[in-house]
Amino acid sequence: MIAARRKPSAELSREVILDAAAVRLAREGSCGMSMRDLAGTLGCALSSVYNHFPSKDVLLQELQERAFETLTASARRAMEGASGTSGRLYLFITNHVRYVVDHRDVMSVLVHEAGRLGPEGRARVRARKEAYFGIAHALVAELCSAGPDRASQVAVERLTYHLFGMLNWLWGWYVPDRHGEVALVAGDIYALLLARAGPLPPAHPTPEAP
Amino acid sequence: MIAARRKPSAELSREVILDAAAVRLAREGSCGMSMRDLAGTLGCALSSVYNHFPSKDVLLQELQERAFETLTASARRAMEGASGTSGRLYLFITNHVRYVVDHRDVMSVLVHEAGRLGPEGRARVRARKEAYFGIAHALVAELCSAGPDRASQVAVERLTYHLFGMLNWLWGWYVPDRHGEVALVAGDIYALLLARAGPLPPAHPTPEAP
DNA sequence: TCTTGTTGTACGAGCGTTCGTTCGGCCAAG
DNA sequence: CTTGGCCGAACGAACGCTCGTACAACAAGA
Repeated sequence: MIAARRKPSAELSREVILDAAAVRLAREGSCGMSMRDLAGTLGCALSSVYNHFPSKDVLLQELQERAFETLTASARRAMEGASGTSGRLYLFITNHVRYVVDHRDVMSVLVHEAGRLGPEGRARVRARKEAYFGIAHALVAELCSAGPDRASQVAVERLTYHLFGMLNWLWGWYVPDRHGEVALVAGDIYALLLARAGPLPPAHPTPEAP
Repeated sequence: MIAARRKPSAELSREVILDAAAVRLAREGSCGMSMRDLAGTLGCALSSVYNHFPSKDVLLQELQERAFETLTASARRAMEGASGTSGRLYLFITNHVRYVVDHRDVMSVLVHEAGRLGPEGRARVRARKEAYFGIAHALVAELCSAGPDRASQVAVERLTYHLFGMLNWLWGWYVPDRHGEVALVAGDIYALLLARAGPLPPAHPTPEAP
């Protein structure tokens, strides 16, 4: 009698919950977001969230897993557009930059809450992350035509980490309207990497003597 | 009679508390570290911590303020060793890399908990951060001999952000024993930047057509 | 030298609040 | 009538923080 308590339009689902969780997590951190706040954002009861996820940890873990899978899949799809190594790298970078712009909240969670999981969840997420990292690593290695010696291997690894440093830092500052469109930023990072990536490693550069 | 409850060797001070807090904060995040845990780590009572800091927020804020002041001061001191722009940039980078190695915990806090403050504390920390950012920004601008036009300005800003992306990402992966000593990594980043930084901006590089 | 008052730091106990999670019942769709 | 999704209510635990107190160190007056 007292009107319908059920909201027929709600359509509560795992996807909807994950999307809302990403927003709150990005804004307040994994420990700052309470399950009550999340339920409030969703306009449903606290226990309804627990009908779809058995715990907060699982929710956080699934969010990260999906993000890395989406990222990996979209990267592979994007790279089909080019055959050469440098072209594929450019498309990889562009895809990542676009992902940061389109899913800033998720990206923030990926950067901040990586280690806030149990050992089992962390392992699952890490596997996805390494798969994604591996794509870029292989491209950089090809681009540097790195030898099998340890020095070259480590140099390539460092270069790949630097690439991800630039890419992952974007969430903290990049605003397309202020800093230029996606293609511009992607071009920046691509150019930085390409200018450096020749036969590696050149002698360690010591600038003009102190 | 019941023996001395006071620990004469404890010497609880703000410095000691901040150091311990950095370790816990890096491991568990600002919301994961409880004041009780911190007191436990210090081997003192919870209320004793509150004798030195009025609140958790103030503690977190002071930790970040001190970190940026230390970072800025050590950068200025390090850069006195060179006169040219590129030499100063190299020393700036080296100083930052060394700081990450020596104060990994603090660095982790700086990256993760930047936005977890009240509006007033955030403003104070931001001011310090911008002072530090400004040093690198000026160096990059000089190095690029950037013109006053908006396109150049934005390009320099992007380049500076990319520099900090590489530098700040270090905390997550860099292990000197595995990836080479500080001078090697600093040389990497320096070379990446220098190879790119000429008269800016060169035409946007579109790699071989898709 | 002894006493006395003040100050700074440490302490245990406990305040009110919020956390993640659970549970039993209700209601509409099948 | 069954069932799956949703709800309000409540659990114990942990949270940030405060309170009144206790003890050492020091300075001044006697």
